[in-house]
Amino acid sequence: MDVKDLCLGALTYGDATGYDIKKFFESSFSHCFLAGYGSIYPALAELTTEKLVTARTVPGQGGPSRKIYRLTEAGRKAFLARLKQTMPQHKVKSEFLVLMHFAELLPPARLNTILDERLEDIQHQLELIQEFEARTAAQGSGDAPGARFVCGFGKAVMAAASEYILTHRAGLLRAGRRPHSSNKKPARAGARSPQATSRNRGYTNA
Amino acid sequence: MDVKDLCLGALTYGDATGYDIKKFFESSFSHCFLAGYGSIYPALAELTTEKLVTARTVPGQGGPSRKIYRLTEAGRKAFLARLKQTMPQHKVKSEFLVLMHFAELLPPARLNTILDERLEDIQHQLELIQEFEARTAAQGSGDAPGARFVCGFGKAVMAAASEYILTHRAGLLRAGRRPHSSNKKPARAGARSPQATSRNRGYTNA
DNA sequence: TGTCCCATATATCAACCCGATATAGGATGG
DNA sequence: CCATCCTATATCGGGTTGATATATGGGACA
Repeated sequence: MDVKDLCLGALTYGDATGYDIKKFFESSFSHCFLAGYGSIYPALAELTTEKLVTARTVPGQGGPSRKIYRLTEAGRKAFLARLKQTMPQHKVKSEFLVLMHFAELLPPARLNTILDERLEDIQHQLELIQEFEARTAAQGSGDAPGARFVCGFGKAVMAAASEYILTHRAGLLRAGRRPHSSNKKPARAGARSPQATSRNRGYTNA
Repeated sequence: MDVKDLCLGALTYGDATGYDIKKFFESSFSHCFLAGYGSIYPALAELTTEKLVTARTVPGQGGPSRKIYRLTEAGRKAFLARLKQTMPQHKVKSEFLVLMHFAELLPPARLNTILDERLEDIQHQLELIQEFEARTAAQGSGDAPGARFVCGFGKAVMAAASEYILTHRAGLLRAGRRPHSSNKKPARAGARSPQATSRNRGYTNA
């Protein structure tokens, strides 16, 4: 499941340019999947050589020329096959949570700023989802239970995140700044025997 | 905030090998940040040349030789500086949600399998967090409010995800398999004027 | 007792992704 | 009138992912 597959997926909704596809990702996947131009344009080029999409170039009246991509039948089949094969994963990569893990090392003011920004970002994402829901409802594009499920999922998760931050930020702040001193008891790696017989208790650093 | 910084962070808890560091990530960040050996070993090598960590090689009695890394004072300062500079981001990359978005294209049986696997995975992550909490509590490693916050965050978010799936899976399944037909009304990109004057309504494919 | 698998431990590599940057015309707005 | 933004394509360097190679000790099981 790479960006090529995502592009095929986007094109099941109709022909589009690379730019359109990015906008589509931003509008419906922003809270769970993002791809930049650096991935999309090469993906579309490869898909074209594989005959999974066709491209027609429209000379740009006012602006650069546009390349409009269309899914071929082979492309549609390839996409379906991928959907059936893929064992989907779900990954979170959060510098925010890493920073919070080391909250003790940060001045409370900065902690506050970071938490505020996270809350704002969540709010922004929620608005994006609501816009998407409103748009698809307005255009009466049949019922799209998949899209609705994903929107609901995003809202549920982000509401939980937001609430957690609001109810626990005080506790974090109170703890204040108490750095790990660099010279506490040095219970270091060398202290234990190499390839210790009893495993999995402390990962060297305890 | 790259893997180098993560390694510095891990080493604030004590000396460790690359292998230890990966285990540390898996034990405390598995639900929000992961790094593989392909990132960790190069990171440690670079940190060594930058004198932010030192490495001593312990010839392996039984097993390969181990390289035990230790944070230098410069390393500690560099880490603190990074924590203060970084504008932390929070990203989700979920093939699971992408698949769900196209749920209409999948047979219900497969949908069921995917949802079950997602639930299992969430359960597994929750157990990992609880193990981590139990271990840090048992070792009475002072109070680590940051770590506690992160654990709580993970539990709150995953509980919400789990509950959402349980309460909405029936709705998804009922919708059943009703593929986007490939020849509905062809409201295609070429149909609108290039660089349409009214922007942001439909992203070409409506 | 042999054998198979797992955990420890380091390292590398191709493929891929991310973010920034370049280019360029038209519209918008103070 | 100039700054800024939006449309639109494209590329590049640096970083990450996931798989693979190598080596050995310990435990499970027949």
